[in-house]
Parts: sequence; C-alpha cells; structure tokens
Amino acid sequence: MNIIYMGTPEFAVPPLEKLIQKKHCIQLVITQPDKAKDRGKKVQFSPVKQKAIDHGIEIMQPERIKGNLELIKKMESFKPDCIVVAAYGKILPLELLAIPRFGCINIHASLLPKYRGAAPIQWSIINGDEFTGICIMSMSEGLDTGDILAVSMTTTAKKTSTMLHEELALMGADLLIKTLDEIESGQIVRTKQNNDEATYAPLISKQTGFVDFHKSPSEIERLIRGLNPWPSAFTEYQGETVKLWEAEDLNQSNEKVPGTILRLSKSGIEVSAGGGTLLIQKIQFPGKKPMLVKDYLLGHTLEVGAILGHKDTCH
RNA sequence: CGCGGAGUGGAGCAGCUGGUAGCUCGUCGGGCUCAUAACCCGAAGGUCGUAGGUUCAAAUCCUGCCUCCGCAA
Repeated sequence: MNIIYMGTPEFAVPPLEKLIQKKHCIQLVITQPDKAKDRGKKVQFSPVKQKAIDHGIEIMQPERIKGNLELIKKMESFKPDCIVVAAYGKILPLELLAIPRFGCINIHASLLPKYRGAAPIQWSIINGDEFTGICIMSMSEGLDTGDILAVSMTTTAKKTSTMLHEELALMGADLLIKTLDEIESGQIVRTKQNNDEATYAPLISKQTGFVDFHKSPSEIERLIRGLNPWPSAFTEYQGETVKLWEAEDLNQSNEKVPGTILRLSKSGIEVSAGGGTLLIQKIQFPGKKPMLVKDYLLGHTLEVGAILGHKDTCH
C-alpha cells in the first residue's frame, strides 16, 4: 500500500519499521518540528524523523496543519491509500482525514473507549487497571472517537510505563500490519465505540508526579511505575527533590503523620502513607543517578522521623 | 552560548586552606556459632574521568575536552 506516516516519539518507531519491512511504500513521513532545547542547547530530531532519514524517506515537519493548504495539496498529490498516525501529537483536520481512499488509521495505546487522549499508558497504570492494550481505529473528527478496527490486550502487572510503552509499540506494529491487510482485502470489521463508556487520559505534567503521602501505599507505588521514566514520582527531603523509582506496599498499618520516615534498612526506607507503610527501595537525589536505598545509605544518612513532601502543593 | 551538581579501589561517600589516599558496604581467605543480612581476624583491589599548565611537590590550584545527572523545556 501507499502510505503516509505521521508520528513523532519512540512509540511510533516500531510501526514505521514494520511497515518498511513489510514492503509497504512509505511515500512521506510527517513528524513534529525539531524541538529546540535539551539540557545544553542541542537540537535533536524526533525518533521518527531519525528513522525516516535512515531509510531515505521524505520528511515534512509542518508547524501547523489546520489551514495549511500547501501541506494538504502535497499530501493529496501522493494519492496515498492510507495515512497511518501514531502519536503524532496534533489534532488532524477533516480535510486531511479525507485524503486517502482507505482513510486515516490511528494506533492508540488503550482499550478504547477507555483512555482517549494523550497519556493512556501512564493512566492505566496509575489507576490500577489490570488490563490495557492497543486499538487500531479509523480516525474521525473527535479525539480518539473513531471506529475500532482491531484490538490487542495485555496486562499492566508490575510494569512501568517504560516497559508498557515498548511492549505496546511492538504490539501496535504487528496489529497495524494485520489491520492493513484486512483493509486491503476488504475483510475489515468496524466496531463503533460506546461513547457512554468513554474516559479520558489527560496530559501528564511534572506536577502529576508530586507524591501525596495521604494516598495509600499501593496508589503511590502505581504512581511511581506509571510516571517512569517521565516525569517520575518525586518528593522532597530537607529542601531537595528526591525522585522515587521503586517502592512496595508493606501492608502494615501505622498512624504516623503521612510522609514520616519510620525506619531505614537495607531493603529501603519505610514511610508512613495513607494509614499504611510504603517501602521505598530506589531513589535519586539531584545530580545523582538513581540508586538503591541500600547503596545510598553507605555514604549518606537520612533522618528517621523527618517528614517527606513538605512543599507547597502547586496547581 | 538557558541555570546548576558530579566524575576517587566492585558499590555509596570523605579527603580538595597542596606533600602520592581514607570510611562504610561488598569480595576473597580463616575463625566463632545450632544458626544468621550477626560477630572476630586477615587479604586482595585505586594511573584519584581525560589532556595540558602552575609548583620542589596536586586527588587537592588554573585551562580545554569527555561522560553522567538535577532544574528548565
């Protein structure tokens, strides 16, 4: 098939690779404009752009799409059979959706209609869902409201967002290929979404990661997993930001003030949280790499009785 | 040129008002113990990120470079 591919981050790379591998003709790759800053000053290409370069595929990085006639004309001129969208990062206007004869299809990392929107993987973990998965859908006007063409499921058990991202990206790639075959042969079955069951996965921000120790240990543990690798769950200890990378619910109740450091041991820091006890196992201080509490305590100490998370709650 | 922190034996740190390095843990050997993530004795292991400079002498002062990380995006 002749395909125009739209995507930006790492998640969108495996599907693109798979399309190339399966001899689909990628006529054009559209990705977000290069982001200016990194820590120093470097400009880095998006993962999808890099991949496209490697394969010598034409790239476009429009600042805006809506009302961009030049872009629409250019896309029309390719007469694509299908436009595949994977985490592109912008809402696409109707006139664009109308270009390919088989329409635009989108790879979305949730079991629609649950978690429409920006951060479905993270929220499925944070909210404690047992299952999540991939949906391939036919794009329509609304945000992730199109008919579902294919579904694939997996569990969230013990996985971090990083792990689920990888897994779902690969799963999405395979499912995409299968779906395209079905579309081409006319065997595709379209399923409407039940809008009454729709939920949304809002954008994650830095502040989402600030740990509220009034919440239960298991909720906090999920927050830590769901916000890995970005922005990460964090708290504050004596004025310093401490990122939390691994923790466990000890299933021990206690009445101390939420956030109180109860005990230090080789297995971690025991902290009071929501009436229970959270064992924090891996932490990271500013300028340092993530390290096990066991290692951290070899060269530092923490004050038992100190209360984590003293900081103005932002908005 | 966005701001800032850091690179010291396997791990985490100290030493940085200059005189070739120390702590905790781990590792190896031995001992004690019914037993142990416990305890005791002993040992191995470091060109102090890298290239220059200052100096009688630098991990310690100065400069360039590399790498890692926090903030900000």
